[in-house]
Amino acid sequence: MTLLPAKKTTRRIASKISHHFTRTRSSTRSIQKNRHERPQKPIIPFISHLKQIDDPESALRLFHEYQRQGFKHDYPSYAAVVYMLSRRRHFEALQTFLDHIRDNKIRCQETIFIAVMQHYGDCGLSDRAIQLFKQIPSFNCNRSSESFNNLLNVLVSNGRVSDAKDMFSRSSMMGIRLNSVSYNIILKGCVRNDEWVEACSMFEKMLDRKVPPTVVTYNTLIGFLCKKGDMEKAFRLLDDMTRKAKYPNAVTYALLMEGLCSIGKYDAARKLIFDMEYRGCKPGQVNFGVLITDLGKRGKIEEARSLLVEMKRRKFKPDVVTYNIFINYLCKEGRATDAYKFLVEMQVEGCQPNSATYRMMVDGFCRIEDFERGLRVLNTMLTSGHCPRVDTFCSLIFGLCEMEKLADACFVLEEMEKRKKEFNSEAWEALTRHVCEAEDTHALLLLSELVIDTHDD
DNA sequence: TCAGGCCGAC
Repeated sequence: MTLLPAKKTTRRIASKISHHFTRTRSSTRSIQKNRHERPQKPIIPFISHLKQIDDPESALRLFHEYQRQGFKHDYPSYAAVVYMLSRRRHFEALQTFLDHIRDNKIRCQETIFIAVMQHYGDCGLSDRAIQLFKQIPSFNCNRSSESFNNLLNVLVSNGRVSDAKDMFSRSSMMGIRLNSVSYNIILKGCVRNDEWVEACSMFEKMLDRKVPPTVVTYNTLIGFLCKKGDMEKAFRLLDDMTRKAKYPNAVTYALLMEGLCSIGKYDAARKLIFDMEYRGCKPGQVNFGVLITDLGKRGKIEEARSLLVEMKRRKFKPDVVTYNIFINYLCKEGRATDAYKFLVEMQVEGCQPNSATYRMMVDGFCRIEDFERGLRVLNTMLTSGHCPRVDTFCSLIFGLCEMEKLADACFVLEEMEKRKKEFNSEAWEALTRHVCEAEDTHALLLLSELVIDTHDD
């Protein structure tokens, strides 16, 4: 089952490559014929070709195939493959490819290492990020505070605050100059660990060392105080920053509004929208988002809805997150049909749903056992390039089986298999039981193939 | 690159 499509892909790649080479040869002839004409900007066939491929194995095959055909890969080619492998989280293949880059002495830019380090961090592989950071110079590339700060951020995001502080204190030995962002990340680590006193001393150090605090610095501190409900201190910091001409932005106000909502002062939070405008700070989506979230939490969807109307009236175009708040609360209340109206509305208004929108919507339909509509949303989700979670896949399969919609259940299974998602035992059981009961030959065949595939893995 | 309203993983 997995072999056949792979062969097809290879054939498609081969025919595209030969097509490309005939095109390149004819364009070379035309350049030679008209020497006085300015040569056209070279097309980047490999990269545009790579974009049409989703699986990393085929991407690597394509890379080497081009090379075999005499195509000389340059840095953008290498970078595109690195981005793809790290985005797809094929870290073993990525490591091999990076070794290949180093061995071939391809000069790299710092940005690709930053991207890879972030992906490592997102997958909890902070040690790999450290290792890569150490290796950057061996790629003939200079390390700046940008990659250093990214490493700090990976460590803090993975809960390794003390390692980040350690790294921070050894920055000069690595030839790195600390900047506001470095301090902000360490501040974030302190407040995450509830170390308020240390955060304050770090802030003092910043001032002593003439590293200027930014609005982000203040927001980190204000955010902490607001989460603790210490609104008095939070507003004092707001005054402090204004005095120092570090003007609060929409995020600053959003943090304060969130704090007020958390202590039950919704009206005061709402009033801040007017205050900020009065002080010359334009409210953003985030500010309305905070209010709508609070209303949603308290089940006041209708009031939230009128806030949305007010937003539109005041020419604030709601974004995807704003709509997602509605969809989230409606789905949780078992009102997936109403939530779906928001999905339609947002698209009518020219706002594209994201993965969160689809996830909530599919789960919402599954919750009210409307698996057919769930499947329809899943289809749209897949065609727009988003992927549901395993649990969502499973509850859809389970539900479709219960409804005796075996063909649909098989479709979902195949989509899962394509994305290398593994099903849970509940879905397995439901599927097996229904296939046996229905004596569906196609489903039985598919099932046995899937069992074989799973065992092969 | 760092702060921030939605999912949800970690």
